Amino acid sequence: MPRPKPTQPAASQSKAQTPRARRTAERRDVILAAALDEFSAQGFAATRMDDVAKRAGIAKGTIYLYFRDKESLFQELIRTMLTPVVGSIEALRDADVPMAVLSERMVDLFVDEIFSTRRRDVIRLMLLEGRRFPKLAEFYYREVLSRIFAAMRALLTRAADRGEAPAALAKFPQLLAAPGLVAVVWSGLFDRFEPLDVRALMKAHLEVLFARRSA
Amino acid sequence: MPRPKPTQPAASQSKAQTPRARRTAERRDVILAAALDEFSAQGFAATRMDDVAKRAGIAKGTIYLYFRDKESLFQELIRTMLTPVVGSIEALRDADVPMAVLSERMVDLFVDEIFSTRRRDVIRLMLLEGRRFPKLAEFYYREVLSRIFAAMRALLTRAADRGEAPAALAKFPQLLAAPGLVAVVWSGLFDRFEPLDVRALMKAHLEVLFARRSA
Amino acid sequence: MPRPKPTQPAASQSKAQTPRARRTAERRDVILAAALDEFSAQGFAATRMDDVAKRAGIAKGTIYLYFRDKESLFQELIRTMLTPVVGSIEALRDADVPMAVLSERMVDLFVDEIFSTRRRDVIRLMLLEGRRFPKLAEFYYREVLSRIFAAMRALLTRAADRGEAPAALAKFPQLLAAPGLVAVVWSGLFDRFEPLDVRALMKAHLEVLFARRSA
Amino acid sequence: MPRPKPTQPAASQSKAQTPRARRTAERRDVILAAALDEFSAQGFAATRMDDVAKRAGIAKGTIYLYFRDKESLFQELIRTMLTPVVGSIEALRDADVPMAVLSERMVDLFVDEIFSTRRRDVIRLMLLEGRRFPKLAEFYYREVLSRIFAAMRALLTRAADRGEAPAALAKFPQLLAAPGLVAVVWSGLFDRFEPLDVRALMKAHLEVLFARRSA
DNA sequence: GATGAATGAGGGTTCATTCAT
DNA sequence: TATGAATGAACCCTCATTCAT
Repeated sequence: MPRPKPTQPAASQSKAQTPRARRTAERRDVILAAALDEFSAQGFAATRMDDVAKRAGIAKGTIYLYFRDKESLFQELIRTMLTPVVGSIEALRDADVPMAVLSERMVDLFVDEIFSTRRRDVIRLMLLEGRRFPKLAEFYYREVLSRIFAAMRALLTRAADRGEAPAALAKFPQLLAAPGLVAVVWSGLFDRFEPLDVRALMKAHLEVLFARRSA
Repeated sequence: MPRPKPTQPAASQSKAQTPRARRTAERRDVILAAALDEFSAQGFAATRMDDVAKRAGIAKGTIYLYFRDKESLFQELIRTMLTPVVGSIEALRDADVPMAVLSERMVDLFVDEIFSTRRRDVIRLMLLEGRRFPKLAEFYYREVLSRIFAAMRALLTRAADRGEAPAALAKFPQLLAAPGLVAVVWSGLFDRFEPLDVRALMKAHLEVLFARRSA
Repeated sequence: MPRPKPTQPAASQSKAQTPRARRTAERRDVILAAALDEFSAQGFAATRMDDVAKRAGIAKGTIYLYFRDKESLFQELIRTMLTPVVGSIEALRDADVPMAVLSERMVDLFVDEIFSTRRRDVIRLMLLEGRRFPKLAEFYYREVLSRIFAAMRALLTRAADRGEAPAALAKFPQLLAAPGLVAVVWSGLFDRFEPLDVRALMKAHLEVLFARRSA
Repeated sequence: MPRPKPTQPAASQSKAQTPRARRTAERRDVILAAALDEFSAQGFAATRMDDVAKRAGIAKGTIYLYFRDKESLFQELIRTMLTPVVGSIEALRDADVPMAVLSERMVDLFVDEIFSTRRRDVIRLMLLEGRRFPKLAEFYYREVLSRIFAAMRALLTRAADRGEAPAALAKFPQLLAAPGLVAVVWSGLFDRFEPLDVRALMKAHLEVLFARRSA
């Protein structure tokens, strides 16, 4: 499956590839990984294609065989890495367990599948650079956020009905996600001044949210 | 009273100035305002000094009479606009009122003095560019965040002692501030897809946090 | 005697001035002195009018009341300082003394009236920057060099006739002046590596030139 | 054999190069030649990289593939062109011939290998800009001048011992070189007013210096 | 006259992108 | 495909000169 024009995302995990296709997909991934490193460290504007190439161990021109331009590289990076998370969260919604258990799973999901992976950096990039990439913001909203929030709403509504969660949460699922955002941002900027125990933060948050209330 | 070296912030609100000094301070403010507009819209790297000048209605070279370089302009912009907030929050801490009242004041403070002002944009800028301006991040942490969090901790500890707040909050004041961060980020990226009623969000958050708990 | 247009050289030593005129002439001299310092240290292109002003202790704009522009300042500086030397050399020519005595006077003239004065710097400037100021080079050739060389030729012809000097010197008075040029250039560039005893150099030179020859 | 960092001089005359390397070396030389033209005509500060590029027939950015910056280009130009001369002069010293012959060779060496080549311009540049490039002046003194003077001293001491030269010359080799300096400076400034027969000048100079003396 | 804030053309340098090999 | 030399538009900053005070 040759890539005639280097534009749309390429699933690097497609099965049954020719050796050629596998090599191509691998290269692509190497470039994306290098791009993530550089974009994360420098931001979009300050990242030089030269540096991405160097980090990927290839020539500068080669990047342009895989991605149309710098912007395209950036956008595909975000797309490629963010889509998969949604499934896990929707799975959470479908599990029928008490809030106490769910809550724990949420923490694990966030910490293990996002915060301690490169996804954390991708999310930070998205949040911070998104403004200048409206298409990207839209994609992110449509394909990621709105689906995550829909799942959360379903889950929280059910919990509220059972008296396991305050009703306000179903209206503002952002409140559930807020500390995750804090963690992501904090880790980029302030960790060196004051490290943040993210798992404890998340736990504390969920405990407060889902504590049993009087009346 | 000439400004010998265009480096340190100039109090633009000093009283009893000579006409010359007033004009100078005004110019400075005009430039800062223009810079905020441009930096907010384009980010640091993508902003052109030319555009800042044009927006300020002055010649490009003039900026350099007031700020050493682009970076300096950027950093002073952040400093100038963020420092004043701290006082308001510390004032909150010193007011001895029940949590219900305090909670309302917090919402008002955030919405009226931050979210609906240019400060919202400055905070977003800070988050966006902080990584590449470690000095700035440090300044922000030291002069703003840590002081705000200290005030919050004091306030929340007192409240916890009175049973008006969960103890976890005093440990993680970030949890109190988290929806503010959400609001700032959301307003830049997703408002056009799904507007967010920030005041309602904040209120809901504080209600959940400070709801009376059973045992 | 007000200076209506700041163009032509102003004799700062004119007599019987009004106080106003004196002040004007003084200012002019201060500027010229400052200009000499800066041009000598940085060269024409790298010297900033700002620095000249600062060194002169006046405002930048003031320079333009006395000199049309930077180039004009430079050229008048050279003109003002070089013209006076010619007279001394022509006086040498008219003195009827044996070569041994003349030779000593030449050394003194060069060392005392040129090399150890600011004129050394002016000459260096002239030689080095002259290429880009053809008018100036012409002036210097016409008003200074050609007259000095004419005087030297006369003097050397007479000496040759008396057998006190080699005939070649009258043809190439440059040979007589050459070590002066060396001294001027050396003092700007290499003195810190290897100081040059200029008086000894000049003496040695003249001794070699005017040594008694065998047949 | 890629040029990893465009900093140190590249021997453009190395043999047995790959075609790529040859092309690279050629380009480098083309740029240096263009730079020499421009720097000679305008001086360092007034020369625009644009013009160097245009004269070299390449794009402006290309220069920066071969030289770190304008200053580096300038300095390497000087270094590249002046270093080779030293050898020739040291060779003179080692030739054991009578002063009359040596004297003629000196004239030829200066006229043919310096004065009528681009080196004349490089020396003029060195003199002109040396003050603002102390490193360059030091290099020139250490690598060129001091070695030339050492060779001259050896040669002149030997000649003096044989009675073929005045002893003063060994002490001040500058006296031997002085007319060379005159020629270089004169050719830039005054040739159009009064052409100078440089070969004749040099010959006359050496004749005077090495004439047989009485006593 | 004197000031120095303001101007804006000019130039060094960077870097995304292209293209000959 | 892969390379990396080459391109040239873009942008920050400087500084000679002007002009309102």
